[in-house]
Amino acid sequence: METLMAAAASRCPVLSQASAASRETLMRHALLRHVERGTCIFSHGAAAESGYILMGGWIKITRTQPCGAISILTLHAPGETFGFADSIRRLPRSATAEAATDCTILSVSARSICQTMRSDSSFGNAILSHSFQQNDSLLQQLEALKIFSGIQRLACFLLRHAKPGNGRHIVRLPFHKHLVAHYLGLKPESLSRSLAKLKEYGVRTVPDGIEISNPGALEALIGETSDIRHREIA
Amino acid sequence: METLMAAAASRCPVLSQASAASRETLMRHALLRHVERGTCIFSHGAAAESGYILMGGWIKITRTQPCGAISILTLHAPGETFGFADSIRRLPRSATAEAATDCTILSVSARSICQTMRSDSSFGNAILSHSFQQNDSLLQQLEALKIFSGIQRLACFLLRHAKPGNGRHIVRLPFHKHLVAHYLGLKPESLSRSLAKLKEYGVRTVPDGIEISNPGALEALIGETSDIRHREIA
DNA sequence: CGCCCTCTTGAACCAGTTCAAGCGCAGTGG
DNA sequence: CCACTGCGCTTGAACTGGTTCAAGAGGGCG
Repeated sequence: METLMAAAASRCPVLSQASAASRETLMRHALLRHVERGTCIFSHGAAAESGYILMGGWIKITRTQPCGAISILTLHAPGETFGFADSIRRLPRSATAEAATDCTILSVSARSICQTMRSDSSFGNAILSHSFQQNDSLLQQLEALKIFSGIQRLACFLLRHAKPGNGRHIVRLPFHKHLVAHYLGLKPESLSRSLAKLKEYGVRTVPDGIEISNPGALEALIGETSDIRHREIA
Repeated sequence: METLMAAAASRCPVLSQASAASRETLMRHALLRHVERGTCIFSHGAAAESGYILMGGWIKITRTQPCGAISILTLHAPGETFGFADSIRRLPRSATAEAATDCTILSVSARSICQTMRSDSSFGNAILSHSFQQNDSLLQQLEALKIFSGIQRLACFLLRHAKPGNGRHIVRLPFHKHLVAHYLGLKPESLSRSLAKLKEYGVRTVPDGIEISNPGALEALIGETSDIRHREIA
């Protein structure tokens, strides 16, 4: 158990920047949990009592409109953290977190986070730089939504998640395509069609995921934007 | 001049949370500038040497793809800050900042920001909470892009920027509609058409901006999302 | 006045949605 | 063992929101 915690600490970019002493403090009040797919970790509007570190699996962060429409804001991979901002500010949850796959998560109490931030300035810096990074990835998503078409966004997504595996690049999708579609701002049907179109670019659906035989082609696809008209805007 | 600086400090949510002493330090190396519309404050890839506090006017933050397509990531109103993240991290600029109108800006050297962060923990907290807020607004933008139509996004934008002026709500648009369109992820023509459609909802273009006679109607428009199908997703 | 620039309008077009049907597969129960 | 059912995914056809390209209206300015 203790070793697992240590492993957590070294994997997580936030924790790894904290001093050994503060890691110790944080871990004393941390809780390791396994949850299965679909489990709600916290929900929009609830009181924020913990920050979470994702050890395994994928988490989706969503928000639901009064009318019932759901938007998927972010997806988190192992090693990433989520739910820190709310708990540090002690505000109600600004969104809902749900396990997109079976997950292993480490929850750290808000109180110990705040305490550690006060006592260990390097931990504070880690939190800040983490927030900046989150910001960057949101900006990237925004950019993609504003100027790329659905197919281009899909190509981006595939390239970003591709792991080079013996020669070819493979994207493992441990969760439903539903989820990917919504994350990309598409309907499932459109995603399916987009994937079909990407066959010409060397993208094939294989048993254990999606295979990319020619990453260069995808990059070229992203590069060519139809919207050349607005090179210059006031 | 000094009084103007003081005014700056009290207006800006980041500075106002800093101690008097750190404000003093920051202001000693601050520089007040007036720039006219179209001036580039900093550009993507350049070294980040300052954070900026916007005293008057509007700033747009953009990013340009290799192919020449430009996306407008954020718009900043008076009182807001921009360019802090890059300068604190000492990374190259992650985007370009340009004056969308004539602007008055206060630039604070990266060095004095970092110095102050080290000496005054409440300033560090202010920066952190600022980053969190930025995060929130990006999430809101993302959400809007993923589930709202262009007209709904426009309605959101109008409501958010409406100032109640003697009975009726008025949105002052000091900059080109071009800019608003791109910010909303639309083409100028589409924005124009959307505005035309919003006439039925009590939105009129008046000499000094856009008038909203019935905010409730706009809220209702945002509330009704066609995409009810996906109330429940895995 | 004529020129430039912003914004609007119109008509054809395209990406993505909607609704509906069909496929393949796992789980269930006869 | 095979039919039955439910679910995720794909495919097809009609439709819609937004884009594209082109033309025109209005306003400020030399």
